[in-house]
Amino acid sequence: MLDKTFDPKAIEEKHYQEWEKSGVFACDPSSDKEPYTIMMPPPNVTGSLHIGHALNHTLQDILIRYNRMKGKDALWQPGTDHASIAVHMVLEKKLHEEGTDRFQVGREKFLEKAWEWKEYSGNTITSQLRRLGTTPDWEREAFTMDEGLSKAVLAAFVKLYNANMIYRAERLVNWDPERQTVISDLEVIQKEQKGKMWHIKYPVEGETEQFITVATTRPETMLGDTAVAVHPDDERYKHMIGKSVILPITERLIPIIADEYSDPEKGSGAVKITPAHDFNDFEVGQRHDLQMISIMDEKACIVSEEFIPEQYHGLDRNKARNKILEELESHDLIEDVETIKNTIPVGERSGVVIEPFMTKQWFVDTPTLAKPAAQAVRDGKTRFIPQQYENMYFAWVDNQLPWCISRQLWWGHQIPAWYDRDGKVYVAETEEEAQKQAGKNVELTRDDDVLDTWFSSALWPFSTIGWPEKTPELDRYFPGDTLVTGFDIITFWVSRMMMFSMFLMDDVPFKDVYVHALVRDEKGHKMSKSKGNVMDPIDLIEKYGTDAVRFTLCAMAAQGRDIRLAEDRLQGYRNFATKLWNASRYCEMNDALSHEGFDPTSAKFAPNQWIIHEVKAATEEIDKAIEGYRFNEAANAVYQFVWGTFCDWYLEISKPLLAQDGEAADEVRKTTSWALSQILILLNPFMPYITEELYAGFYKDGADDRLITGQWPEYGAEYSNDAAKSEMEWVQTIVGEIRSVRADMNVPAGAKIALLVKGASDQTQARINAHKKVICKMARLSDISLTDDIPSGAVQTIVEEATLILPIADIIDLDEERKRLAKVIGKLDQDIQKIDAKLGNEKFVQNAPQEVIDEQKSRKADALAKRSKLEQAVKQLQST
RNA sequence: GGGCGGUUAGCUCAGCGGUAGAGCACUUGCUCGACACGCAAGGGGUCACUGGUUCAAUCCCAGUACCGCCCACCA
Repeated sequence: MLDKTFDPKAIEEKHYQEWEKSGVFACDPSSDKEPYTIMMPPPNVTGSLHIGHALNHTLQDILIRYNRMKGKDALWQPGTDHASIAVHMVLEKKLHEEGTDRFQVGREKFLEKAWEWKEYSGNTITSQLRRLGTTPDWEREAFTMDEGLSKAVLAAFVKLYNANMIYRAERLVNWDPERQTVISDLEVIQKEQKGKMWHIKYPVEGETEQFITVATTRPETMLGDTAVAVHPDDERYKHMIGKSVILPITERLIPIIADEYSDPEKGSGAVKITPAHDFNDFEVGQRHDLQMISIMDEKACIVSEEFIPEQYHGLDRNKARNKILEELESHDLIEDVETIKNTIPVGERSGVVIEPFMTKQWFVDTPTLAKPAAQAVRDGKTRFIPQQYENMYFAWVDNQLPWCISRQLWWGHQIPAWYDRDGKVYVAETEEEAQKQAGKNVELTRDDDVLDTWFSSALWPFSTIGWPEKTPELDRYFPGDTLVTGFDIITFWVSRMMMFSMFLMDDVPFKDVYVHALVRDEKGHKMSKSKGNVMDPIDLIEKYGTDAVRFTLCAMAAQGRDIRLAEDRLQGYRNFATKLWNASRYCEMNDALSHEGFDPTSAKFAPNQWIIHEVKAATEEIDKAIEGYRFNEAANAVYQFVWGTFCDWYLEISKPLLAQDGEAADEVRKTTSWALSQILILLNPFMPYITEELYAGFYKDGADDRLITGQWPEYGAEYSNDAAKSEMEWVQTIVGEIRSVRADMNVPAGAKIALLVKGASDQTQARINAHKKVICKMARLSDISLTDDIPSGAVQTIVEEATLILPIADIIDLDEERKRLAKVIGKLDQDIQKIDAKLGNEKFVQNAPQEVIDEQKSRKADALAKRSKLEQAVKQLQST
């Protein structure tokens, strides 16, 4: 006998271990089943499961379990990402605490520590994923720095390089002076802050007391100014174009040039140009062939070069700024200081202010690679669900700038490029190969840099299944079916997988990209540690059980809208699990757990035919919802069916039927058992633990018989029964009507009263006979009989053609009954009026489809009939 | 500045051309032998605003307001 409440903790671990041990998560490359593939977005090794992961993986697991049960050979490829810069952050912080840094420790030692850290923290997230009940093919778990995946990175790099899709160039890049590495455009976020704008006077050469004023938020960069630009049409400055100014402090002469970049509306209309320290200025510099002067080193300190006054040498950028301002002030060269709101570029992870910096770096020619990637989506080879996210994708891929992929870090894939003494570069997968290219006696040194983490992630859909080797897995599981991801990495990851896949595989990496919502807190705020509003999925699992957490996330995953997660939803779905548990308990107590040899399509009794029909209908609804990635609809459909249909009606109907013996009761037992078993199957992808536990307890037939390897049902037309459906819906209406009247009239809940029915059709009479027991039990009636007379002081209500009469004048307040009837009639009148307004409208009658008109007419007729009966009831009440 | 979403019951959210839905919360009544994490019956909404299209608009179109996000720019 089951306990009264369901205790998730008691069963979760047991089932998970059993599943995993038995190997049911594994794909089978040799099978002849249709493959179904999902590539898991690899979480960072340093990460721990947050609520967004929980959502992401729950949805993937539902898809995988569903398709596995549908008989497909499911591959859910798991793994983790080495998260180059994130790991650096962790380790560097540690080293800092130990009073050292990575440069003192050295590359080799640092990497040792990185691997240690990876071993230590790497399986935190995968063990947390196990708690979520996810079923990826753990045997195939990959890591982006595995041998195989590293090979793929080398192969991809060389292929791209040989096709000129990777090149090395000196460019202005985003530099993180604390991490001392370049980062990509995407890793830079713009942070708004209060800042100052200084208006600085630059003396014009050859003129006394003539100045041109430039406005800047970064005065320290003036050490590297190589021009002042004004707009060619700006009357204020036209006469100065071609002249020079004497750059204060360094005393260099720099030209005043005309360039449309200069906006007369902004600042003073004249802008200082520092090509080596500003992206826009860089462009201007290119146009005018200006000199580029780097004034900072990799730590963002002023370089010790001759052209810079000695007192600035080695100063960090902030100190340099202050000193420069002081010096300008002392020469009375600051015209004005404004307080403004501006944005500064900050490293996404490090939080450090990013410095535009001239260095030689490796780039991927993403503007070229993006074209086929964009086209593939335009051609519908890959579709985004919901479709609106294609806009975000296009906005990104259609406006690509070259992707800087080299990082001055150590943890990651070292770039497979070697240099000889003259700096000539040799790119190859191995040092031997590079040496071969260079010639025997040439001394080579390898590029120190590693690749951006996203480079290896971009290969994930094929590197994890063997590429560049031609493996059976690659052949079978590529391209994948569905990618499930959050919109925040469409740019970082999805677009890059598309680009690399189109180039290296000549095909899209997946057919569907399902983009799920962001999980926010109750108030709609993004969850973050600093706000302290994070909900830890593991805590929630502890509190409500995995099944409830999964079901909640699924039920709230409506397309295109953020999820605001409120805890009472979790409670509600925890209750749902308990409900299922107790329904099973009821089946157990009533010996309704076996349906061997039972053929649902040959059920004879209407309640059974009806619930069988409903099982089919619910299954189809769930199918349709999952296939369309409408997870919330799937969850609601199964919830509504289990609670609202099976528990609230079918099981209640079964009670009086099971109280008797014989053929009917026997069929009810078998149908109940069958329906419960189907429910467990339908619910399994959503709530794997409780369903597996119940199934194992009730239906298990041999060691291999589990839901996880069970068959998703498909029911033929013979499972449908519209006649039984309308018959049972009539029963529900009758019961509902009587219950409602009883409650309205304050009939004591325990009182059993008689029901008289007047004007019943043959069909109604037959239905009453067939379901008398059920109706009596559920509506708490002592008996139902037919009548032609209405006793005085009776309560009346109308169901279809029949009048239901409750002769209870002695226990109710007749005034109340009059009020009740008046209210019902009033509502009917309103309806009739509305319908009349429509039918009286000539245009409506002319233009509306006939079926709509007929519907209105029949509704009016029904309402009129009902009203006349109720008016009689009122009359009768008045005569008493 | 460009773009994309959202605005529906007290709360969290579905729905989407033909009489407004769910869960939670609320009210009332129930220990009806599965379940009080429950059962039953209720109350509660000019579907943000303004126009337009239509016989008919919560739903389609245009605009307004507020909220959120993405991208770009900021001397």
